[in-house]
Amino acid sequence: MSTRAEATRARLQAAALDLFERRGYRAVTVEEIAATAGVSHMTFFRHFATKERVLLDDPFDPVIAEAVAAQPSDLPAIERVARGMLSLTPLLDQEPTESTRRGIAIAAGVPELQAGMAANTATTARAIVDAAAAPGDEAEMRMAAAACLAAITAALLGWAADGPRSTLGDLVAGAMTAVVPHLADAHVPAFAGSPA
Amino acid sequence: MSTRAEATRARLQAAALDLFERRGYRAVTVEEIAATAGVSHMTFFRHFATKERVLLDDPFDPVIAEAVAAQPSDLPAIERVARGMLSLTPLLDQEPTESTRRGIAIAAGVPELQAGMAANTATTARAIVDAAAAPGDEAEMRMAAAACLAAITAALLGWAADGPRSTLGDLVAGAMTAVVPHLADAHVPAFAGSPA
DNA sequence: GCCTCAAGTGTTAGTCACTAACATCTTTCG
DNA sequence: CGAAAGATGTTAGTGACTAACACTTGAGGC
Repeated sequence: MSTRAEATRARLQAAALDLFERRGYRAVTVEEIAATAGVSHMTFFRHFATKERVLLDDPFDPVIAEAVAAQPSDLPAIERVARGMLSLTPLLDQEPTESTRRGIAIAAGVPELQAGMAANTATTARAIVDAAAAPGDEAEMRMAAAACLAAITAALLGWAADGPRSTLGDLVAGAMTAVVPHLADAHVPAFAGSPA
Repeated sequence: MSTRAEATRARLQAAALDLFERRGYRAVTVEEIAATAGVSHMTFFRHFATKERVLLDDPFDPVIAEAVAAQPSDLPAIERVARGMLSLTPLLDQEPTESTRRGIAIAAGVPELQAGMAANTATTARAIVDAAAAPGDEAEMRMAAAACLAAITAALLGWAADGPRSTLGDLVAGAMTAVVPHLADAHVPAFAGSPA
């Protein structure tokens, strides 16, 4: 909880983002990032398990899982997931979009980082299954979650490359429409969330 | 083209699969794999760009892309992709399933390898877009392809873990039904392919 | 059979991500 | 203030991967 650790972590992330943009992900060593942030490489690895993780940090899983669980349980799994994502689009439009976008833009050019993004979605998919799958439907929910998240990831990569032509929310909505076309005509109420 | 290179490559794959099963992916070094196959580590890297790739080698992309392109072009992208996959299930049931399954079973327990599988699907998705997307619909096709392939990957990982309770074809069919539920009632003709 | 060229492979010496063990410093709190 | 707990530093590794260059083995022309 200490503030000091959080500050170090933030300095490392900022330094990494900066160096990656300037010289490319591969050309930057962990040593350099650590030095720029004024710490040793060991401190870097205490905050981030791998070089990738300094860029791909995503704390959204619990909200997503809740939003999916809140959908009507008589719908097919794929539709529950897609509607859950759609219900989050209003929230997404309030995000600190810029640094997120810089990170994704870097990842868009580096295969290993795209693989890392995909690995993130595996974690998210697990969270969705745990929170929203009916007993016996885990397999279907797992596939549905993987499908929707992959579509969103694909959309994100295009978004970062093309520049911010649309908001994050619109992007996610577009991805869900690509997976479940008839959702284009549906009205999905915004997710309110539960009091923390 | 030379037979010698192919033999070395095959020996490396066999040695790797064997060692991975016995002692775990992480505990096996490239040096060991190379030594077991009777070559140096440099030869290993000439045949496989990374340690992962000795396990995750998949030459199916062109067939998949063709099968999707063969679907009626007035359908939504997601449905063209799903039907394309379904049309391949008869072919899949004739595959040398066993070594494939061993590889996936190993990958199922190693996060980095799952990320590698996801990276493979990115390549496949590109092939699908190139072969089957109508001009202007690239984005939608990219998301649809990512979604379907992710569902299949999720299914494969479960398959390898649970043991071969069903055939590869049934597995893919189940994944496509999870993504596009109404396809359960559709008849999709088998893909014939084009003469090589 | 011999020569040649090219493909396949080996050797060596490096870089860098990542880990383990232990020492040191800083903050917190009694 | 003093001590425990948390954050960071130092050092010495391992192992994936690369670059440069030398060597071997095989197929085709003479």
